[in-house]
Amino acid sequence: MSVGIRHDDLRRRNRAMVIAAVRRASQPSRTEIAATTGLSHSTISAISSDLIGEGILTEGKPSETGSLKRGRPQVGLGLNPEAAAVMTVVLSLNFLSVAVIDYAGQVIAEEQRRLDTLTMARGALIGECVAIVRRRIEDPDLDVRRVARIALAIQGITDTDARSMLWSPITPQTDIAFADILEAEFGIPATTENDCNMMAVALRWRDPQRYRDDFIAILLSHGIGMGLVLKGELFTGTHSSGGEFGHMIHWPGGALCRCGRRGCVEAYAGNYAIWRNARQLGEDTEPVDVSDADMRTLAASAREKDGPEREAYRKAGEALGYGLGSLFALIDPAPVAMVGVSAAAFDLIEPALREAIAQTAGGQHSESISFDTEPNELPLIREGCAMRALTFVDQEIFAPGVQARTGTGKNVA
Amino acid sequence: MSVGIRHDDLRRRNRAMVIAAVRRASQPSRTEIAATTGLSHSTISAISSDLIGEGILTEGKPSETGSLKRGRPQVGLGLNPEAAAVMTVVLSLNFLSVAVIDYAGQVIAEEQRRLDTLTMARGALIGECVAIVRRRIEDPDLDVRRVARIALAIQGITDTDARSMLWSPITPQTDIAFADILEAEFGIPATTENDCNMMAVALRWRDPQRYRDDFIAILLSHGIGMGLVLKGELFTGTHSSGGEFGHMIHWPGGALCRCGRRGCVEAYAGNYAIWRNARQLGEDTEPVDVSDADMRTLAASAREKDGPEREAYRKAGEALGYGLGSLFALIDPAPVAMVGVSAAAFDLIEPALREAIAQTAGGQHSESISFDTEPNELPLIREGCAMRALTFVDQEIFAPGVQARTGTGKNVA
DNA sequence: CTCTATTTTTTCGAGCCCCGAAAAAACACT
DNA sequence: AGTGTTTTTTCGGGGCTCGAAAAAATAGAG
Repeated sequence: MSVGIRHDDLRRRNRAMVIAAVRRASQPSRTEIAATTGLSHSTISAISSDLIGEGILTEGKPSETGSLKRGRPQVGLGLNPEAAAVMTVVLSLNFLSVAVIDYAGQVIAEEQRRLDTLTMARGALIGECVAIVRRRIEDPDLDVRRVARIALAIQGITDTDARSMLWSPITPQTDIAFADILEAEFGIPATTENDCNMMAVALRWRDPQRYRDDFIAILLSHGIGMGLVLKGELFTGTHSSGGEFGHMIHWPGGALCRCGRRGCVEAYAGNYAIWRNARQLGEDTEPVDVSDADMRTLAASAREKDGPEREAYRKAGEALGYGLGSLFALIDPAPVAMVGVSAAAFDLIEPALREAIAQTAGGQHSESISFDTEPNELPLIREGCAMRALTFVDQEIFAPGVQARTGTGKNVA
Repeated sequence: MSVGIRHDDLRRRNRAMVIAAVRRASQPSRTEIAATTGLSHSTISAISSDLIGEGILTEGKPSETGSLKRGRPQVGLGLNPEAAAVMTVVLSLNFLSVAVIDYAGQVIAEEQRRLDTLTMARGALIGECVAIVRRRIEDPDLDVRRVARIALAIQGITDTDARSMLWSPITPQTDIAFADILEAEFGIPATTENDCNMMAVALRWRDPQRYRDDFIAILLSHGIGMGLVLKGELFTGTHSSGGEFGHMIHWPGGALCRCGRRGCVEAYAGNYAIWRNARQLGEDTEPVDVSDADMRTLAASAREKDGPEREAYRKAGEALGYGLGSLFALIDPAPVAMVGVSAAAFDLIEPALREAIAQTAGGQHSESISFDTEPNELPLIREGCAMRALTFVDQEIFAPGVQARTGTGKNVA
């Protein structure tokens, strides 16, 4: 049950709040922080003085604030890049990428690697991940001061606690406890995150105007994934990362999905589904990998003339539209970001999608539902991981609670 | 943005916590409260002494605790029934029911009334609600000390803030701001809640063992409704009460739904849908009201022999199964309570439901998904309303914050 | 029947934390 | 150089929770 508030918690929470305010804004003054947090000037003064003393925050140069106002100029507070560092590991189909990021959010090192994830043995896959992390951590050229957190994102299903990958389309392996493995190997706290959830987290940091409290990020790629933020918090399932939009049922008993079942949204809107429809291979055709280049060619020919290619995108739009309609029945409409290679073909998808959504309960105000597209998912995923890891450091390392955490830590995106 | 914690908030929150602990447990001692809240004995002592002084809590008779242990006997704390009262108003098809409930949760007065909600004019409908509330409040026989809160539940869609009914199947009227109307009329804070959400709230109080952090309450009645609790909080949409499970799309372009669209789950599993399928009237037949008695007869004949009646329940099960499968894809499986008249026919529904759910992503562990049935929704709805109103009094009246509430008050079920 | 062990509850002083008001600091403008 | 303005720090006051010790209330032992 939820637990009472101890006296020490107070300072802890307010410290975390100040750090969060500094991370959100760029170089806010103490006065601005007081305004956004609602705390008094004296409190902010005390806390920020502590944080500066501990090397977590730094005072900006007074000149930087080009304010030509009268009075004592504000002095902006910033995150001390040297306070800590975090690592992101993004594992996607045939591709592994890591980055080291300083406390202020700047990438200070990275490394990428192709590998054949679909055929690799379990040990090899884990070994590659561990090895690439080790290379970055032990790199003597770089003063990787204190890597305080590792966030690994993977396409597929992870558990609610962000410890393990449960299932993934990029490998036949299941139940890999990446977080535990990395923690055991390096002694650094780690998490295993769902890629689409990280996309959502990143969108929220990139454009808090549009992606605020409620929005949806949908990955249109080989598979269909979703990251969902509701009421300002990342939505996860009761046991897993959840939000498996691609495996909502569009047509009972319909087309064959990569997951082995039938009629999933993905079986109409995933790359392989669009491909086999465009090539008129039949809905039972075994899913195959299609390269991004091939998808772009497909989109081009669909744009050129009417035919099976265009029809394939229409079907994808229909499936996505009915799926979104069902989703909207549950959560009400919200802004949508379409990410991934097929987001670049959204012009081909949108008409049928809107037509379908208009047939559903959520589509009452179909016009007001707005879509945004972003063809490149990888940078988003890495950015999300980075912010996730950094906010962990903000909260758990630099504002440590005396009290053992009983409640499920809020999924603040 | 989330706001800092003021010093005064501390006491407020801990007061609320103590009250909540007393409401949850039955006659807990100060020591027990200290244990569950994690606060020190001194703090609990101070707070409970305040609360007793203010007439919010009462000390139980020492004899009541039949403890034969050595040492000073614990003295149980209880809610003072006279501290306040709340009112519940449940508005369903052709039926209006109110109850007055004391602070300890006991019903102390009630009144019910049949009316023809489908044909009533807007003013008449509102007038009936106001009038029945006034009769209870002004009843001289009853010392309705201080009605501190009114909770009105209605079948249909309400807004996130629980102020207005946006749309309801029980009346052609839309956008009735019941909360504002009742507040203006009686000067008592009021809310407008979705009926299925209140069912979920009630289940959580009734059986916290089974209905704990994640579960689903589905109303199988004329329409199909859902109340959803995720991570211990009532799930609502971004703008409305959300969770319109009945209007997820089961079959694109399929059977005609009461909402005017096609293929909704409700168009296969609502009473009217089961009825028209059993009578082989065709899926485009205009939805008609079916009495509970008729539904029971229908279920009986479906049990008796195979035929269109049984097939109608099979179809209902299939639609519910695929719908739940899509829902589980998003939130992962969770315990389900089936409520309402067709829950009494769940034996006819379950086989097809399980078969369908096994075809979906959420159905991987179909056997482990457990269903419970409760044919009577009204008591549940009222109970939920009562608890909702009472916890409001607990938190907002008896533990008032100095601070203006900025955050959206958590939907603790 | 008294005394002791035990458990619950209250009391009291200490230590934090936040707040408001006033003072200090750091400029722009005259 | 002086004045007005805005930001930041300092200081005292009031509250809150906590731990330790005291007080209260009982069962069992002798």
